[in-house]
Amino acid sequence: MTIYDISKKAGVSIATVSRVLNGSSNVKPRTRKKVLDIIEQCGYKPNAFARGLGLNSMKTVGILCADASDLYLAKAIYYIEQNLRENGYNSVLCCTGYEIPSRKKCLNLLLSQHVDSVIMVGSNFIMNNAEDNKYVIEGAASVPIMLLNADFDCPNVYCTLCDDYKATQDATECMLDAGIKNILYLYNSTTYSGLKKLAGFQNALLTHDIPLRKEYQQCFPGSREDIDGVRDFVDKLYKEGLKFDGIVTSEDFLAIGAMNFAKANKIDVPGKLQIVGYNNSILAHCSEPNISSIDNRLEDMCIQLVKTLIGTLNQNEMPQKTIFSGELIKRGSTNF
Amino acid sequence: MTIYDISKKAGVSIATVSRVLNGSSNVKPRTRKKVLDIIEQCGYKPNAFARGLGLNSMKTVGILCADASDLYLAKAIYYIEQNLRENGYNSVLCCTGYEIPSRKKCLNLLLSQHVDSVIMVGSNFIMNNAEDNKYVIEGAASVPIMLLNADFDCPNVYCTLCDDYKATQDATECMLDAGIKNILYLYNSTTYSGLKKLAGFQNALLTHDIPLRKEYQQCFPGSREDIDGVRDFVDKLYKEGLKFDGIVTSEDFLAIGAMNFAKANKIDVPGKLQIVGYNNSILAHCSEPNISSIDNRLEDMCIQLVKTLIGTLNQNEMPQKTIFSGELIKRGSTNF
DNA sequence: ATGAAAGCGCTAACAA
DNA sequence: TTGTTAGCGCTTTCAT
Repeated sequence: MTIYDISKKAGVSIATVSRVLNGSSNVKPRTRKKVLDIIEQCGYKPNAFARGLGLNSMKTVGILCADASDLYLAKAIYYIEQNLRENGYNSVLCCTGYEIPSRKKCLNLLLSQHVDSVIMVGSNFIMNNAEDNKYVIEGAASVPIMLLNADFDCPNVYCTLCDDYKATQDATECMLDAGIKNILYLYNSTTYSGLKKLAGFQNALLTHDIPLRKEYQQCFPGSREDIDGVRDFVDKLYKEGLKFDGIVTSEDFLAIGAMNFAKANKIDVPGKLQIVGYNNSILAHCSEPNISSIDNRLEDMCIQLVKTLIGTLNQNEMPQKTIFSGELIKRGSTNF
Repeated sequence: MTIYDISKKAGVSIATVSRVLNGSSNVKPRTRKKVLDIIEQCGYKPNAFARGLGLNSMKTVGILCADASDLYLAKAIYYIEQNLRENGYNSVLCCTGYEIPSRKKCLNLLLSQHVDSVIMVGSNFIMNNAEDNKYVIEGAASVPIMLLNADFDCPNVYCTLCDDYKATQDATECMLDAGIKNILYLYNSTTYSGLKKLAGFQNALLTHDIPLRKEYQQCFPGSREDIDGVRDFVDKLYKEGLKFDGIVTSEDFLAIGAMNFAKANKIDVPGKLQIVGYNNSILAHCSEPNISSIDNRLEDMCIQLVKTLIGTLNQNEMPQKTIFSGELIKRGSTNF
C-alpha cells in the first residue's frame, strides 16, 4: 500500500495525498476528507524510509549512554525518550560502555544512521583532556549534540547540567554547621562532574578554615554494583584508624555502602555518623533510616534538554548552557 | 558524498560500488581494492535511508518496555541493546507506561517506522484477557515479536522466559524445610509472570500440606519506587496481629521494604524473620545483611532472545519458546 | 566482471 | 486548488 494506491483510489494525484499527509493547508476540505477516509479505510501508513530519503531526516535522535542499566542513567533515558516522543521524535539507544573508542564507534554508527541529533547522557562523555573530547566536536559538525550533566564549550553543542559544585558545597556546609568535624568524602569518578563535586566539598572546608586532608578524600575504585565493596572499603579505612563522624558521597550507592558499614559495626546513624548521598535515587530509600541525598533535578534537566533540542532543530536560537541547582533532601541519615 | 561520487572517482559504475559495499563476490580484487581505497579516502558512508528504502529494512528493532527506569527492565534493555548491536541491529526504544492504549500506540509507531522486529520487555505486555492481547497478534502479522518474560502462543511470537513458578516454589520449600511455619507472600503484580510466582508459592504450601490462608498472600498496591510504602504496608499487617517468621516476595523492592520494616521494629533477620527477594538486583545488596534473592538469569535470557531473533530474521526455523530456570542466591537474610 | 537502468515511496518545485 | 515530474541514494536485474 503506497501513496500511489491511495491516490488512485481517491482519484487524485499523489501530490494531493502527500499534502493531506503533511497537513498542508492548500487542500480543499472535501478532497482532504475523501483522501483521509481512504487512508483510514486501507490502514495506510507512509513509508518512513522514503520519507527519510526525501527529507533527509527520520525524526530520530540518538541517545548515547555508557550504561542504560545504571540507576541514574536509566531514569534520564526514560525521561528523555518520553519527551522526545511527545515531540514526534524517536529514540535510537546506544550503550557505549566507558571506553573512548567504543564511544566514537557508537557515535559514528548513529551519525551514519542520519539521526537528527545526538544526546550524550552522563558526565562521563567529557574528559579532562582535549584529545579525548575531539569526537564530540567532530560529531557536532554534523548534528547538534546535547550533553546531559556535562559542560563543554563548542559550537552546536548544548549543555544541560546541575551545579554539582554548589550542591556538594552546600551539603558539606550543612554538615559542618551541624558540628561535624571530621568529614570523609567518598567519590568514585573523576569526570567533569565528579571533579566539580570534589571541589565543592573542598571549598566548603576551606570556607570554614578547615585544612584539607588527603586521607579524608577517598576514591572508591570498584563498580556501582559493588555495594559490599563500598562497605568493606569504608570498613578498612575505619579499621586503619581513620576517625570520621560524617560522610559525604558523590553517589547514593556509596552512601548505602557507608550505611551498611555503620550497621555492621553497630555505629549509630545519625547519632554517631551522618551520611549524605547524591542523586536522590531509590537507593536513598533502601536503608533504615533513609539516606539524605542531593537531588539534582534530573527530570527538570531532561525536560529542558529536550526543549532546547527541539528548539534547535526548529532553527530557533537556543541557549548553549542551562544550569539547574541541586537541593539536599533531608532524611534520617542526618541530624540537620 | 554519494555512491555516484565514489563511482566517478573510481572510474567504475555505481553498481560496482554497491557490490563492493555489500561484499558481493563478483568483483575483481583489483577493482574492489580501488573502490575501497576511494571510499576510505573520502570517508564515505552509505545513506541509511536510501538503503532502507531499497531493502525495506534499516536493520533496526523496536524495544517496547513499560518503564526504562525500572531496575530490572533497564538491565534487560542494556543487555538486549548490546547484543543487537553486535549483530548489526540498532535499537529504537519506546517506553510505553503500563496502559494498554499507550502500548498499542507505541507498537504502531514502531511498525510505521518499519522496524524489523519488536521486542517486548517485561511480563506486563501479556494480560490475562484475550482482548487485551490482540495488539500482539496484530503486530505479529507484520514482524516477528519477541517476548521477554512472558508466555503467549501465537505464530510469529517468540517467548524467552524463566520458570518463575518453579523458582518461587523451590524458594518457598527451602523456607518450609528450614522450619519456617508462617510464610507471608508479598507480591505486587498479577501479570502472567506474577501469577506464576504466586502459584509456585501456593503449590509449595500445598505440597507440604499447609492450608492456604488469604491473609498470608498480600498484594502491595504501591509503586516500585515506594519502598517506604512497603515498609509501612508490612508494618500495618504486623501491627494488626499477623504472625510471620518468613517473607517470600515477588520482587526485591518488596524484600527491601520488608527488611526495613524488620529493622524499624528491631526484629532480627534472619534470626526471627527470614526474607527472600526476586530478581537478584542491586537492591539485594542494599541492606545489612544482604538479601537472598532468586536470580532469573536475565542476561542469559536476553542473549538467547537476541539469538532467536537474529535466527528468525535470517529465515531460520527457531524455537517459539525458550525457558530458563531460576536459582536462589542465598545470602544473609535467610538461614538455610 | 562490469555497466545501464528500473525501481523503492515519498517530497517539493513548478506548472496549470 | 491540483497535477506533473524530478529527484533523494541505493539495490538489483538484465545485458554485455
